[in-house]
Amino acid sequence: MPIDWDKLTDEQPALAVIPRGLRDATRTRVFKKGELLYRRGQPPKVMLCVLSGEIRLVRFALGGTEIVLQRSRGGFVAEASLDAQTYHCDVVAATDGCLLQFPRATFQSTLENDPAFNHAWIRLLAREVRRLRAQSERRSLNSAADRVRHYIEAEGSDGSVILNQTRKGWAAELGLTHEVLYRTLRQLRESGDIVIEGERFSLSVPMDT
Amino acid sequence: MPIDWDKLTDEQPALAVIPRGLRDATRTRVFKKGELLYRRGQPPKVMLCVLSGEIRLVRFALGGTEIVLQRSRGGFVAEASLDAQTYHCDVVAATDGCLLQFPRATFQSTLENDPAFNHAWIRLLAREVRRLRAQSERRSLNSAADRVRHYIEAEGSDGSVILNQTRKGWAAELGLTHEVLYRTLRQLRESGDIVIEGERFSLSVPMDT
DNA sequence: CGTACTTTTGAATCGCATCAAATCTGGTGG
DNA sequence: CCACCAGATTTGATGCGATTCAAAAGTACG
Repeated sequence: MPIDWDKLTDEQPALAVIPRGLRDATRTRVFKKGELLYRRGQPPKVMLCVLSGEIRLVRFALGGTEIVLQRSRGGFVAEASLDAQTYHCDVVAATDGCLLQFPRATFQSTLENDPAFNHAWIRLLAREVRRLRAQSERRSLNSAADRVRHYIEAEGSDGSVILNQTRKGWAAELGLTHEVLYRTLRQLRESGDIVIEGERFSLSVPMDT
Repeated sequence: MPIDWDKLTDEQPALAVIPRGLRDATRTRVFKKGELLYRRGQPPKVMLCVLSGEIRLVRFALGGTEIVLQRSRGGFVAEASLDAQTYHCDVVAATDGCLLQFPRATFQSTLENDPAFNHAWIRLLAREVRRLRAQSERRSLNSAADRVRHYIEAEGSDGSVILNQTRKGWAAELGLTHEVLYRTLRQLRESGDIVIEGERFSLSVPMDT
């Protein structure tokens, strides 16, 4: 069954940058919770983009402790595998879901021969770096309220952000338990520090008189 | 005074990828603690790479609260500014230091015309994404011991890492206070979970018999 | 209508941050 | 060479806030 790219680019705007030739070489792969998708040490033959569900890049330390290097609930994964000789970790499915597999060689040659795609890919990576740096900075804040404020300021614009996920999901992204997020939101709302209108969260100007 | 690139690439390996033509167009800028280096809203004319000291990308929320989007103590900064129309935040110096300024236009044209540099830049960004994802994942762990173990496994190889910074600096990178890191290291050492030999930290295999 | 999941609140606990202080270290200048 | 100083390292005591466990009400979906 051919891939419906029009529909995909709606859900996953990052995919809009993929040019025709590369699209035609792309395959989907559905996965079941717990499935081991790729194994450490194997040469990476494909580039991944998660469409639904959650996958994790993990390493098992001596003794069997699982170390999660990355979890993805959407978007490209393991961008560095484009140049790696082998996978540096295992890829496992945390839920049922579906992903895209771009043949590595095709991806690389498209990157070399399609200037527009090349540029778009660099921009995509740069944006991801920025997003991750901000997220990392945010997680270094130890107060739940500070993280919420930081999120609104950093991920939104003009001190206001529209949330397009559940609050439980937001809590996970903030590195908080959902209970604490709910409590914090209530306190921030009651103290007048933020205004909540549906899915819109705004930092309010403090009364300075 | 010309820039000593040989010396720089020793300290900052990322700079090795910069080709001749771009190097010649690069200028250094020294800065003092507290200095405002670039202002939000200005069109970015240069690409930055911190050589020494610390700079921060910050936004000021309504009411004057400072939101740190990124702090850099070495390496490229604000990679996304290559494509941005304007800076999305202020750049301020947190300490005295020094940075490199690559003219944006030259950087961009070199990226377009020098395939080797193009490829190296993509690899650099991809690696940074991987590093940041791992760091982000690590900071979502709430236990100090887990973060230490995660760091050793993720940033080292074969369950062993050599630290090339002070422990105080390491604590900051882990998102912990230095006091907690010292305490945690002692506990992990005394319980036999890790082995410390100078600057080498190793996860030890649990006695399973 | 029932089931699964999200949202919301409560109470108890644990661990990190904080404040304080002592020792150790490397580097500077007398 | 030694005195001195700034910063790193190390340990202690205390309090706060996030986690955790528990439970109820709301909501979307088949």
